[in-house]
Amino acid sequence: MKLSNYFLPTLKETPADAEMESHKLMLKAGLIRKVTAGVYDYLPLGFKVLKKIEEVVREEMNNAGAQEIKLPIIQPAKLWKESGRWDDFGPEMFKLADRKEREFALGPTHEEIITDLVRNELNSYKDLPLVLFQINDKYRDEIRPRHGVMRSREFLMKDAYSFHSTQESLDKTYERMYDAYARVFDRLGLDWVAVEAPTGLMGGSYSQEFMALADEGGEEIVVCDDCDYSSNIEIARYEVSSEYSENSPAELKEVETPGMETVEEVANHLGIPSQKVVKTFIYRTDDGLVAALVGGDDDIEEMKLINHLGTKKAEMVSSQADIKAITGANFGSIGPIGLKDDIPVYADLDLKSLTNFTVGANKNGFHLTNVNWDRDIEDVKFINLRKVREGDRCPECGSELDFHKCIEVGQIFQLGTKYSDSLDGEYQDRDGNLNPYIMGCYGIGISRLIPAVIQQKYDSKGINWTGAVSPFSAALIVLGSEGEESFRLGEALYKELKELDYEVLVDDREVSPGFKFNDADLIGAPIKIIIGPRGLESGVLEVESRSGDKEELNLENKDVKQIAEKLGERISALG
RNA sequence: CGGGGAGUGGCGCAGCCUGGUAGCGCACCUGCUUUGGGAGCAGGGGGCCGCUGGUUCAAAUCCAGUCUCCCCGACCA
Repeated sequence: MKLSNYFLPTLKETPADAEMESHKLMLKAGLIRKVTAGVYDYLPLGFKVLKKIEEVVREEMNNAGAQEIKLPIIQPAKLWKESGRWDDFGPEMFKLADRKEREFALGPTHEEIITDLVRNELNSYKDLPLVLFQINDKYRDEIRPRHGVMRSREFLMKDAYSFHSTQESLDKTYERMYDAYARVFDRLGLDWVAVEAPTGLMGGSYSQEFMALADEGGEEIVVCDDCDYSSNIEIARYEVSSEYSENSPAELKEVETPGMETVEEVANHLGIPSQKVVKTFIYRTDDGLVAALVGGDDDIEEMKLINHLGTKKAEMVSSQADIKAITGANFGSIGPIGLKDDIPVYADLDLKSLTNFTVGANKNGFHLTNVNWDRDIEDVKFINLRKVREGDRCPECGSELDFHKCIEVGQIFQLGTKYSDSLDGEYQDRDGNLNPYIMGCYGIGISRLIPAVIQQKYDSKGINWTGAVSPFSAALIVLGSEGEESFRLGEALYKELKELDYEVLVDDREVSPGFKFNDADLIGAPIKIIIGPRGLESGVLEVESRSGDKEELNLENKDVKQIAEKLGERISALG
């Protein structure tokens, strides 16, 4: 491609509304432009990268035995109402109506549509298993789009769905998909890990996320040093502690804690470790109120509460008036003992071994101390409830857990029969009985992979493409002016390299040399081949890698074809 | 939805407090010179100062409302 007529509007100044480095670079390097919040134009360079990633994903999906299809973006509300997700997705879905006021959604994902397709066509166990995939735009009315295409409202995703008659068959496909994902992310040159993940709105029994490590990423994971345990922090398990257990229960006492609202104040007042002041939170769920208890130094991980309850929502009761009405006290003094209305009590696993601890008395200005399970509080369910924190140990092997920030680039799910049940997706087995398909689904955020890749490898000069992502294998920087020997050679080499299947960008613009060098670095060209009058005088071309390694290529006694071949070798070696 | 910030040529910003003919840098156009890490000189084009209303002789500037965008949080395959 010749830069003189390539639409590549690079920016010298950083756009004011970008925060994350990958977002700034995508704007500066002319990959994308914003249309409105969460909606972007892909310019030629950005679109080229997108297609590169798409192609890697497509190849690996095909290799894994998945068949490509294309499903509609406009989807009838009927199917979403059948599955129950018309309401579950709620305001996250872009909804629209046709002229007859029939309701539709712009697909945020495609489980409903594909289950509908398959239920009409696959009736026998002989047709299973089947794996279908598509690469298509998805629409979600994100509550807050951010960081460019990292979290946008229109985005490109590869989604695959598998249908099975047995769990073993699902396990096998799930594993094959895992392997395919591993190859995709390796080929893209990502530094990634797979972790146990919450299933969220997709539902299902087991799920893993593929995370690209990045300090500015919005997700957090824990990874064990020694064994292969790793998890999204929202569902992470931990080795349960018994640090604060004592043998003999002491006498339950009500103590005055006037005006004290924080754990710290109460702990100091009573002269006890803050972890022994147990915090109580009241949550409003689909099935009514629950109390949730964690140690004084801990925080609740709401995702864990939601998972354990099997509820769709759990909202902390956060208004003083409501909490007073429920417990009879203000926030600083609420506790699990003597709650009205048979509010079920869930406590974090770490608390189980706790003895002689302190809780709010549900009476302003008072706490109960020397509280013990069973004797003072009955029917408590102990669950993994608290946030994992620095210093926590692996639930599998006891080694220390590492914490990492990262970007979610893919997720795979064992869905089970959630959608086949609600949408009546059934096949007939060998005995003639009808059974729901056992399903899996597998997503890769294609558009999000662009910032993910950039985020891992950029430097002060710009983007630094890795692996199979680079839109061009080299920048051919032609110095001097039109009509000179350097331009003639540049043109000829460009043609030869194209013959040899190298995608080269020729900078034949009428701008100063510095401009060309900086743009080549900004857009992340893996190597620069510099053809200038100065080099030609001494019979050489300069070849410089993105990292700054330079070498010279002697032109003596070589024709254009031979030079191009030599350059090709350098491109293959350095790129 | 809660908290914070911002809307002034394509981009980055100043001007607003203290009302009086809209400015700077980059980019763009023309010409000449220049050509190895974002060139120089000269000339030029482009803005309903987000929108609506109000105050005033006069509003980018003051007041009210509204819309949009960004950041933090809630939320999120």
